[in-house]
Amino acid sequence: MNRTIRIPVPAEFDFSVNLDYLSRSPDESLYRIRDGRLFKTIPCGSRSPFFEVAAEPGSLLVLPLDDEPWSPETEREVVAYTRDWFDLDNDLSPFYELAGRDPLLRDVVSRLYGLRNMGIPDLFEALCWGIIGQQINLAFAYTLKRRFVEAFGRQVRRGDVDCWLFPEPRDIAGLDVGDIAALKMTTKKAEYLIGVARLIADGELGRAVLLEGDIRSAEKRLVSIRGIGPWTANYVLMRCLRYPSAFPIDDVGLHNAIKAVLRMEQKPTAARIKELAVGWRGWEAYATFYLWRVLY
DNA sequence: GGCCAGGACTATG
DNA sequence: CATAGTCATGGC
Repeated sequence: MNRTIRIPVPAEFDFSVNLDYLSRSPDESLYRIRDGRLFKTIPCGSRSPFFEVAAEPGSLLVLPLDDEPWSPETEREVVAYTRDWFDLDNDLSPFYELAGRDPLLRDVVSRLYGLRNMGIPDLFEALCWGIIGQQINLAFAYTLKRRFVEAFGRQVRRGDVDCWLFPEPRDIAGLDVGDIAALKMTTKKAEYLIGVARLIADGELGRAVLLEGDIRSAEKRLVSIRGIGPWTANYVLMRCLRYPSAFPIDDVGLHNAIKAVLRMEQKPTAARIKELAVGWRGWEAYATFYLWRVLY
């Protein structure tokens, strides 16, 4: 019988605030939230362990929902995924210290204390989500992601709960552009998705390789890929590769969040944003993630 | 009904 | 290097 796994969490952690973030779209199908309970499955070899993530003071709990026992390997992978998903290995105290002195961040951070930069541990998923989200509103982006996942991914059910597994690169690499454009994405995005899938499926791109150097070399590599510009590269550096200094500075959502917090008439210029972000050095990703929550 | 959205590519000066 | 046009659909 599978046991409950207990993962210690840092002091700067509030499960309910993170759950609120995860609840932001009804079109999310890669995990489910039912009656305040979080359900998830991940690919693990040929298996797809299904589990609930819950919380008690000082810990996250992983509750396996499979009848067959998890191997030690499966247990390790699920725990590693959950740690990464909730960004538990980052010490946020320096961020909170600087944010408390920052007029733009102070109120947001105190209101969302304990929010982590919820990650997208899978590189292909992170890249696809970035590409899909380019230049469209977030609600539509979720619609497109759902269509993409439910067209090419795999559904896993346990009892009355289901989750979808994100499509594997090999599932996408062989598609025709029209197969994806039929979901009402632009032809270019369909090309980009297939291109990225091929790179990963062929072993020319992977998370481990990107993490070999520093953030600059990873950014350079990502931007060299067709369809990945500075915004998408930094989005992936932030949500997948976990660099707290990644900064999607071109992000329209960030611009609108700054505009709202400072009650500006118009969106801030690039120069103004750079000024405002001087004090965030090293924590730009967290500043951005918190500011996003002002709007979404 | 019009503006804009968690951009990137391409062509042009 | 900087700017403008293009993609294309949907949310609000």
